[in-house]
Parts: sequence; structure tokens; C-alpha cells
Amino acid sequence: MILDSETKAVELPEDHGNELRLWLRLLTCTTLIEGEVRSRLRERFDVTLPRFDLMAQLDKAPDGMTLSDVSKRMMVSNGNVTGLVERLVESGHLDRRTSGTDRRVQVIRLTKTGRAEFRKMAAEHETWIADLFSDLTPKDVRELMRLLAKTKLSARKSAQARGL
Amino acid sequence: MILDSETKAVELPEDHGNELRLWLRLLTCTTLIEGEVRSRLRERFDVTLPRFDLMAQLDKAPDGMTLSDVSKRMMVSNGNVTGLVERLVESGHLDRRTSGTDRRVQVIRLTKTGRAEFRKMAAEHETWIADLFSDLTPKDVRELMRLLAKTKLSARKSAQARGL
DNA sequence: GCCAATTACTTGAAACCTAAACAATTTCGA
DNA sequence: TCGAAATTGTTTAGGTTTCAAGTAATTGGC
Repeated sequence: MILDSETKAVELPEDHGNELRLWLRLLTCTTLIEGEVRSRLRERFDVTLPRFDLMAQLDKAPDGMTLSDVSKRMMVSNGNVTGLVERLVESGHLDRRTSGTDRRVQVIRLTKTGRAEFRKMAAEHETWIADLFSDLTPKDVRELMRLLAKTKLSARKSAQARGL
Repeated sequence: MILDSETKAVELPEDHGNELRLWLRLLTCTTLIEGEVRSRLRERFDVTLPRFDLMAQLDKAPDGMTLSDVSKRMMVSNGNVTGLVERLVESGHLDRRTSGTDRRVQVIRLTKTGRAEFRKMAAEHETWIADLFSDLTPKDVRELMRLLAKTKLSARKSAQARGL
């Protein structure tokens, strides 16, 4: 099948080992940090990471969010959010009500208790993250931000291209 | 409580916003790519990501691995591996036997079928990854590798420090 | 040789997660 | 205005995941 190595009109198995190694390293970093945060959250506040993440989204939206918004922001499935919200309403951290203008829509927001509790956790959480990244110089951080932004765009583009 | 802003012998709430934003971006990238890989694996080969990951570990170890090895490498809990292996043995992808020298130890390896199937998936998987990262230049890739290596060390150190 | 500590793995409960099918509601074109 | 299409959220089934507690086997100090 290899007929023309000049014009590249053939299917040579190119070497993508570097990209693969990069992906594995990216995954390792994330898993490592995520696991550490997860275990500290449980140990210190007896809360799970998904709950913390959901509350973090809501803390940034004083007027509340719809379940779809949350689902998109957190990049998790609809059904997942339903269950997560269910448990957080149950525990008194979230308030949930049907939208006045669209009866399909559920608007959720943090309760007073939920917000206070989250703020306490968030403050400590931020120091954990700073500590986990503490060997990086400010320049490293800037450079990583830049390269990850580029990565994000690249991945989104590729995912988008497949979607159609 | 703030008495001495010169010697820094006080607890000022420092700003770690940049590290936090970096972490969120890192998480976004990983989630994005992982979700894409997950959905392509399902669509193309009807296999889940955890199964693919486990098989990938075993493909690199022709003589097999113990469950503990797998658990450490994949950074998941022991109990998780037990169930995962269970299902892969059931489906004929894995072979599992008790070690001859230590009857607590289970050694697992890919079956012939399992290996063949994995190799097919892996080849395609590699092109997906290359595509997802395709907007990065070789220099970007090198630079990311370097910075992520540094990040990994930093995080490991911080996690280690807490562990004792 | 004995027994306490460690190691390897399994089990069980609860939570998390996805994909797919579904019901309710809204939107919008003809 | 009517009805098809799209949107929002729930439900269901099947996996994945953690943590904690438990069992079995080995190791090492005495």
C-alpha cells in the first residue's frame, strides 16, 4: 500500500509516542492532585470532591444556576447532576425551586448554611493547591497556563470536528 | 493579629489565585480529553476507559502483574481492581492465576485474544491522542512535558509531606 | 517454633458516573 | 394556530470508585 513516500499520499504509521507520553503525564498529574484534594476534603471536612465542586460552581452564581448550566460547567452528565443535587438538598446545603418562567427548569442555589460551609472549605482548599504547586516558579505557572490554554483549544477543536 | 508586615511573621491571607486557576485549567484539559477518549472507545470498540487502561498496563508487562502492582500504577484502590479484573477475566481478556511462591498473590496477564484486541484499540487510540494535541508544536510538547514533570514532583512532595 | 505485624486481596455499602430512554414543556416554522 | 423539533430534567441499568472492614498468607522478632 506504500507507493509514494514523496507526496505523503500514503498511510504510514507515524510516530505519536510523544503526544501519548504527554497525555499520560497530564493524566498522572491530575490524578495525583485530585486524589490528594479528595482525601484532604474527606479527612478535614468529611465532604466528597463532587459535592465540593458543585458548591464551588454555585458560589460563583449568587442568583443560582439551572441543572443544565451545572452539567455543562462541570462536564458531567445530566443524570449525574440530578442525583448530586438531590443529596445536597437533602443535607441542607442547596435550595432548589422550579423556575417561574419555564416549568422545565430547576434553579438551584446555595443555602446560607451551604455558602458559609463552602467558604470555609474553599479557603483551606486554596492553600492546599498552592502547596501542591509550590515548587513551580511564577514563570512556570504562567507558562503552564499558556500551554494548557493552547491544549484546551486544540482538544476542543478536535472533539468538535468529530462531533460533525 | 497582623503586627509585623516586614518580617512576615504573621498570617496574611496570601493570594494563591494563580495556582488555583492553573489547577482548574489542568483539570479542564484532562476532563475534556478523557471524556473524548472515553466516548470514542465506547463508540468504536464498545469498551470502557478503565478496562482499556488496565489492559494497557498489562500490555507493558508480558510476564503479568500482581493486583497490587496494577493498583499502584493506575492509582486506584485495591477493591476497584478486584472488580475490574473479575469482569475482564469473565470476558476472556485476562488470565488470572495464584502465584506459586506466595498464595496471597494473584498474577494477571492478557490472554492471546485480549492482547490482540488491545493492540488494535491502542493503535487507533494513539491517533486520537495525536489529533487532540495536534495544535501543539513539538516545542510546546517538550515544554509541557518538562513543566508537568516538575508539577508531578512538586505534588508528590507535598502529598508525601502530609502523609507524615 | 511462636505470635504479632504486615501484606495481598476480597467484600459490602454508599456514592458517583455515563448513556440511553423517557416525560414534560417550550419554541418555532408553516 | 398547530404540530414537529428541541430543550430540560428524571429515570434506569450497568459500571466504576472509594472507604472500611474482613480474611488469608507471609514475614520477622523473640
